[in-house]
Amino acid sequence: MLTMNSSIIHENTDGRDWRTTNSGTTSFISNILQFPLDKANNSENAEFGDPSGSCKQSESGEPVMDRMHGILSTCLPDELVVNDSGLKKDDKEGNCNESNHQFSIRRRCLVFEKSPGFGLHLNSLPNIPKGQSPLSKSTLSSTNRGEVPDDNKGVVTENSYEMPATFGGNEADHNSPEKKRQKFELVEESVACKRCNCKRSKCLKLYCDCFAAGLYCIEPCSCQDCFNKPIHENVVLETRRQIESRNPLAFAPKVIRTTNGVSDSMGEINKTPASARHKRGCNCKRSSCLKKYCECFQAGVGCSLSCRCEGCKNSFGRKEGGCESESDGDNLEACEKNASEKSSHDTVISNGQEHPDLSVPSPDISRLPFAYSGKLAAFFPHSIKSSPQLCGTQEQGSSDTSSCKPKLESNLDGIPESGTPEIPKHKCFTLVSNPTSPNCKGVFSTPNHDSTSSSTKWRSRKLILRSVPSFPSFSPP
DNA sequence: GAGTTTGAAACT
DNA sequence: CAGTTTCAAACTC
Repeated sequence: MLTMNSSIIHENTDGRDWRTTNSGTTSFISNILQFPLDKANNSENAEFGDPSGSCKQSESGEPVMDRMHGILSTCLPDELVVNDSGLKKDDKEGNCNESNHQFSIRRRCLVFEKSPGFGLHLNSLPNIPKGQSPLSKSTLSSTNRGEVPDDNKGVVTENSYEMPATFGGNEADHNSPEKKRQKFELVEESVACKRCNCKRSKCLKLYCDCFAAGLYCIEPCSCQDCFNKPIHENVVLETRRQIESRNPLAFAPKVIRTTNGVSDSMGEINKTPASARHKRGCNCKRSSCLKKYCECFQAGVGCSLSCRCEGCKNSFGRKEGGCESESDGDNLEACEKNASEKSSHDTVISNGQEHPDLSVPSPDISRLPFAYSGKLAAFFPHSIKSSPQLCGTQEQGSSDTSSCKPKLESNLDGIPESGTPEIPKHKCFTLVSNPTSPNCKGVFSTPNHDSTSSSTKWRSRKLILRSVPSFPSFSPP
């Protein structure tokens, strides 16, 4: 996801197709992330080890590294902010703020070379601190400013990246540029950072959300003895290799979307808006798949036959049946609660099915499949509903609102329709204007934060889809 | 904020 | 592959 987003952004920014510089055969990481490394090799010192470099101080006098650190803290999306012009020109010409900023952002991601499964995923996003929706605002605003949206959150379909779903929501609100802007900002902000709290894993295991997401830990993290930092890059990479040696897909997206909205390949009744499913399935015993302990639930996807859960009541879709058909009080309650609390979950977007406008040259699914997702979804409690992205295509003509409204929509009624969605303060917001925020170093700086026309946004989305790299198919053989 | 619960990840 | 342990997030109080 990230990969593609990066590409998108790039194109969106420069008007060029990033892919033109990529073979398209390499993973996102190798393409995007590797680049930073390669380039970084030359500037590595300058960035991490050479404090003597120019542009060390920000306007506020804060050491650039600190500031960079904050920037790095942002999620992949930021990282993906790839701008050739920035790299080629800025680095040379001393546009420190810009180039460093972008570079730093990229560095924020771990460079996971050619991992079979691909590299970063925000699966992570798993945690993106709660609130991040896949492509949420970040998709729009980020793309607008040439940054890559945070994919983690999103779910990638076999042949495309899925946009966040818009759950419910007043059409009028969605159509209101101002409201859309506000919502997007919120989402983007929430996507900005993800904080872990690891104490014993050194942030070098998948227990660590940052590590699992392919991100370096940053200040907002409360981890202890953290090795998941650029200065320990070698350790991080080595650890990752080890993990991947055990499980090549360890860093692959956990949630994938199936193209069939009615029933997925697993055969279960699919109640999930975009037919997304957890790749491996959960193994819940006591949570009934109604709490975030459940990865499926957390990702906002229904359980599938691949799940080994017991007493599944996943409000997004149970192995057998879904909450909609349930009159069960507990289940309904769970649905509502879930929907209102976090359902922002996966913002799953479909690749043209729900949004024909977004249709992208659809590659052979059997060859390009890959789903990218992440817990991110769980962090965008409001993104779904507040984000107009899902229905973005509608803005361009489609009037079929129902098509972009997940069945869970009804469960989202509790979410404020107008105004800025409430997002827990503890959740890290992007500091668009204040990168040095104490709580959230991750900055989603948005130089050109103007809310461009929806057409531009969607154009970006198309680019994203097109840019989706080939990932191993998670689809069942 | 501390303690408990939970299930994924890691280990054996 | 199954059972157990470790871990950190989610949750409860």
